[in-house]
Amino acid sequence: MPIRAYIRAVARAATTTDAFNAVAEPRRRQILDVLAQSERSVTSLVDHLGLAQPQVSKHLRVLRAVGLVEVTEEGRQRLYRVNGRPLQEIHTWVSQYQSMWDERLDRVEALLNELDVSKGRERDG
Amino acid sequence: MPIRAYIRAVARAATTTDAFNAVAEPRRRQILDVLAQSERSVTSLVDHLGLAQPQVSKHLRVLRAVGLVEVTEEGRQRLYRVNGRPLQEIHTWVSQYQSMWDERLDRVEALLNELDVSKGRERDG
DNA sequence: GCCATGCATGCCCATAAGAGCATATATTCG
DNA sequence: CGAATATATGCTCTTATGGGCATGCATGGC
Repeated sequence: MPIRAYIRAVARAATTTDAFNAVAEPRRRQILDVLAQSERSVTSLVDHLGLAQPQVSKHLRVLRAVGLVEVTEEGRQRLYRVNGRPLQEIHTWVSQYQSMWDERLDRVEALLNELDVSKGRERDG
Repeated sequence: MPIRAYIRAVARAATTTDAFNAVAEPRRRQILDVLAQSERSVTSLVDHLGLAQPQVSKHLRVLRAVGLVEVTEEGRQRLYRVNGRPLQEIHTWVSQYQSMWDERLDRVEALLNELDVSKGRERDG
């Protein structure tokens, strides 16, 4: 009996796996950008984005799954707002490569060190 | 005749669409992390990562497609190296949300403004 | 109670994924 | 030339995606 039977074939990771996968979809980034300005109801998002309501709800579901948005029930509306924290993982990872395109980084970093503004920074390899 | 016939059904965007999609896959981030330390051949990557060679080649293909790695043919080897530039788009987008988790940002920003370091005075040197 | 409004779900479709495995295409060596 | 090494491709299989569209389920107004 091949163990294969138990192995769940994994295609691409689910969009709900983490922030990386969730924000790979441009519409979801767009939704976050809109919500970043102000809390909004689904309908308000629909009007603002010109997408179909079900699509918006589905995208919001994904964003909720990874913690990028939070909801408040307000009567029959649901007010969505952004929680940027899950993006920190992305930021941390990407920042490691920042020196590859931003030459000013070195100067800024030197400055930060000098002024001791960046307390918990670890530059480990 | 419905125009639908021409519409290409788009499921999830291709991994080769942009950096966002390309790095959503953890193995590809891993590959970039390894290559960030030093240029490497495919076989070297395979040994280092413990992945199957075809998989590695395929991931590299995706990374190449979005410009995140570059290749040099060296005999029968191909030496891959990272090009971080395509990550800038991600960094820019994510950074907009940075204040949502990093309180120190305000201080740093104020500092930069005050010292006028972020002006890029010597950028075109 | 009844209907409208606001959202969430369900279903269908076409597509592309990533892993495993086999194989094709160089290139170097004897 | 033939064998071995280094990579890239091809194929199968299973699965999740995102859009379109219909519908389910609350909540609020009258």
